[in-house]
Amino acid sequence: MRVACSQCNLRELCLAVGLDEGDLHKLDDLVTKRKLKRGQQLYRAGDPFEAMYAIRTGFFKTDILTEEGLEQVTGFQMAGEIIGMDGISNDRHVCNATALEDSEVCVMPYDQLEELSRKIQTLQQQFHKLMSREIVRDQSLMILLGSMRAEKRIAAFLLNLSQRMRMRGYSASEFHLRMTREEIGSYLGLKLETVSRAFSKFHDEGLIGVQQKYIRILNADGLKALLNHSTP
Amino acid sequence: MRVACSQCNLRELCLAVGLDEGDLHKLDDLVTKRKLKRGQQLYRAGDPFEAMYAIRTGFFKTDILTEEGLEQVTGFQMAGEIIGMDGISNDRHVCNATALEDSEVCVMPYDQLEELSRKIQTLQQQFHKLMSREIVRDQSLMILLGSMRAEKRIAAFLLNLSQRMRMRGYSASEFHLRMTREEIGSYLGLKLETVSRAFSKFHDEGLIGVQQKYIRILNADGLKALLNHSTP
DNA sequence: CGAAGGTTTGATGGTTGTCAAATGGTGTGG
DNA sequence: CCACACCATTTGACAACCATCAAACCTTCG
Repeated sequence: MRVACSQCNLRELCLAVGLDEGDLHKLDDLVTKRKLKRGQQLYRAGDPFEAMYAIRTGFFKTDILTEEGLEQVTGFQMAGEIIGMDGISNDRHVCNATALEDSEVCVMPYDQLEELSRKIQTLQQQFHKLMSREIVRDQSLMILLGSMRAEKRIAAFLLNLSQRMRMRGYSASEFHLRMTREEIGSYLGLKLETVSRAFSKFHDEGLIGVQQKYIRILNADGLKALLNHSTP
Repeated sequence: MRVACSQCNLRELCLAVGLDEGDLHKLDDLVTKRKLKRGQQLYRAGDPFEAMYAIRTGFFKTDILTEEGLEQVTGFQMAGEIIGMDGISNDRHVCNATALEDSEVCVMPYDQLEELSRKIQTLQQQFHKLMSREIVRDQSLMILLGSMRAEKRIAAFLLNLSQRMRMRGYSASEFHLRMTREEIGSYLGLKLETVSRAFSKFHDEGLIGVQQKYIRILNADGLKALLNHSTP
């Protein structure tokens, strides 16, 4: 299955940023598509690292099994985002990637990508920026986990999702959560009950509307205000 | 000031892994040295990103100022480790890097490094592995912050330091902490008092010896056992 | 030698985890 | 197409853990 980066409406979020026509076609040549049903895994921890994946449609989570056998979610990814970079360091993936809804990804074989990025400077730069962005993203999450209280974490989580929806042209004020309360909690270092309670509290305060997984942001400024509040 | 990667005893930890003689000299040509006194900053958040730095001697911390003006430590780095990769994504550094003791770094101008890594495949691969390792490292910290209790975090912190000391040929069982209790706490998402209490408790239990910043690991297996214990 | 900063230790309270039970949704197989 | 089972979510009561506030001690450095 072939797919054309040159035709893709997500190329501004993806590795293809800034490439000219000719280079786009070279990138096209190494990309194939793959479809996943909800619940299917794109790769598992321990799998040999062969490719990176650009999400075309759908929604993913990445997670790690801790020593004690507990699952910890390390990220939620949506269309236009790249996953799999964790595998480069040891030639094996360290986390699992699971589709949270029916999804489609572009498969980019890593050795070919490396080769092409030696030839195309713009691609090389974009690749490095993507990896660096992942580092910065992880560090923001560290700050969130290390210094924020439960409600702040959840407010930050909702605002982050909202902003990423907007960047993709979806509504920033209402959307379906693709993950469970437990997965949110795992991501934010909280228990599912705490997540549920915070949702209920925000609901009572008129900040958001909650109907199961359907969320409406009713007062974005109110949520942002929670972030600026000091520690209490 | 010139420095020879080909002569450096840390090259197996650094970007120079796997390079042959000729390539090592090309890397030499773009590297310069810089010395820092304790407390001096290598770069600050917001500074334009110009270079990555390999630590030759000394000890660093990286930190970020949160919205509320609180400092959050994102990492401690020692000889052989590379810092500055956070700056690639936006051409500006997002964190501060501060020497915690008198230190010396190799300055690697980024544009030259990028250029050279297009020519030397081994260098390119090593560079990517380093960035990926940083991503994986951040994710381990996320797990630690998201799912471990205070004592576990601190046990994990001590064991991690110990192991990195061993890898560098220093004693793994006794060393000086270069950072304060407050900095440890900030890194681990705890308050300094909690760090101090955990040290005291480990001390009372005969797991470690503590004299201010001088730490001895007396019972490494005992510390490791704390990590395997479930949530209690 | 004095001051400043780092560390230890104690007492107390707040936030979040734990356990438990009830409710609501979803999907499958009869 | 409905009934049932199963999973996700909500809510409450309680306990554990860690943060906070406070005071004393220790080290280091000017």
